[in-house]
Amino acid sequence: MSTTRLRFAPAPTGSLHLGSARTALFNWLAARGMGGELILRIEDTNAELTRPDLIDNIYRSLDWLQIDFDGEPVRQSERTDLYNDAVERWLADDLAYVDDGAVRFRVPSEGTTSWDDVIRGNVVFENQNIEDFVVRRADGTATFFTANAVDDFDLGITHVVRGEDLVNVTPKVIMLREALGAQGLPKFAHLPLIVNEQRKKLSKRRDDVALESYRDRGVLAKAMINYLALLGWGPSDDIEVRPIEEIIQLFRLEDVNPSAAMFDVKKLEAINGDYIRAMTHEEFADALTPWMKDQAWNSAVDPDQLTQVAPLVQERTRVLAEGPPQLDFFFLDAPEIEESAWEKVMTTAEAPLILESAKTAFATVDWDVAVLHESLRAIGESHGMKLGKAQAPVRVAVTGRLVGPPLFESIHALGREAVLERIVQAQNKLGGT
RNA sequence: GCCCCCAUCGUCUAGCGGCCUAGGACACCGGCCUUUCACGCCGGCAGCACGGGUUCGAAUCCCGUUGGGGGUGCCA
Repeated sequence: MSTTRLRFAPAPTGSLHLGSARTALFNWLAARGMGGELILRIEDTNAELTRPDLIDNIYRSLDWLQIDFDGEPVRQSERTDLYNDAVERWLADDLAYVDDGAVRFRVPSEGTTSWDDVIRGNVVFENQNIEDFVVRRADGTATFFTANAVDDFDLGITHVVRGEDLVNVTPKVIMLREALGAQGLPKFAHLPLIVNEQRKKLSKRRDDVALESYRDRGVLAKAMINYLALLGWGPSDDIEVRPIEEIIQLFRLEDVNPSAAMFDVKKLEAINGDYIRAMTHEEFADALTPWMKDQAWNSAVDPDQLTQVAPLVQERTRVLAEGPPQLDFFFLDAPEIEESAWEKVMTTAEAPLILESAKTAFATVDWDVAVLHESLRAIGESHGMKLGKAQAPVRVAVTGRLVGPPLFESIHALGREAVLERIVQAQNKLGGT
């Protein structure tokens, strides 16, 4: 019995495409679920695709997603002899012929070529609709069809899991396989396309398809993997957000949906939010650290201080890039006052009174979250205001904004001196207008 | 044009002939909680494209229509 073996075969055309990532994932899920092997095969049959940086990008992205492979990667650019031999044999057997320097494979004008697709069922092509296709370019290099057919056969691939956009090349590859003397076919599973809002295949030009652009925005690898698994597949128990180990258990190629799936960033981010909330405070602070660099503040962010305040925004963060903007007032010498927020709460008759009372109270009160809380609540009450209303001027004075992390925890973390200073600054600004 | 594929709420999906007056999630809309926002909780809106069959019975099977999409390179 031959071993179950799958392969992920990307062409290194730049940063890993979301669609490729999903294909890699489904191959990986299927391989791991069946206890089979997964090979990474770089399809760099084209000279400009052999650039090391392009290939590194694939490794980095796959590594980030924690999709692992068995054995060393196979580079098609290093197997040209194999392809040449195959072409020469076809030529010798008159299965192919030279045309303008290139070599074309003879496609029978009658009959059909078909396979039983794991996801789509029986797919049939009339041979008469398939033209004689090029298997070796005039420059001597093998085309995709040749490399693909030779390698899948030579590598003993048992399951070919790839995008639906490759359905139409499958009959050609099947013909080449037969010409190679292979008996039987691997199982083919053509995955549904990932499409955009316009229901068009995600394209590099129109859409944000680079996996790394999501990583750079603070999407967690685990969340990305979890979301991607849901594009074309779903667990029958309706539990969508779950550990990858469980997904491997549940995943079956036969259950993959044949219809195209739209990439929904909102849902991706919702799931990412779930993963962020599931982190410990320490993990979250650590994860946020890279995003804290290169921000407006001059001095470097103190790790201890970050660990202290990061939890305040953890459940308010869907992607890590949203972290720094919510935390900026902790690390700025003076908060950046948002004009609209100022206009909204500082121009009321009560604002100056609240600020003055708060200044007085905060100057002597025990520096404790609960005490601070009660203190401002009482001040508000004395002016006939609920805390929700009374906290607004203080929040704007201290944080510069109308919304943000819990006020009293923030005030506490900032320290008495800085808070008083900010209230005075707000009073000065108020007095000056 | 030709070839191929697809069709369940706005979106992703569960469903694989009776359990479906179609379930979940995201989004959206209410409400509760509440120091803002968020989280959480409760509730709501919303779907089997259409037409024929097959069957005692169809979202589930078959055919057609319509509508989407993919491919059509000496790219992969």
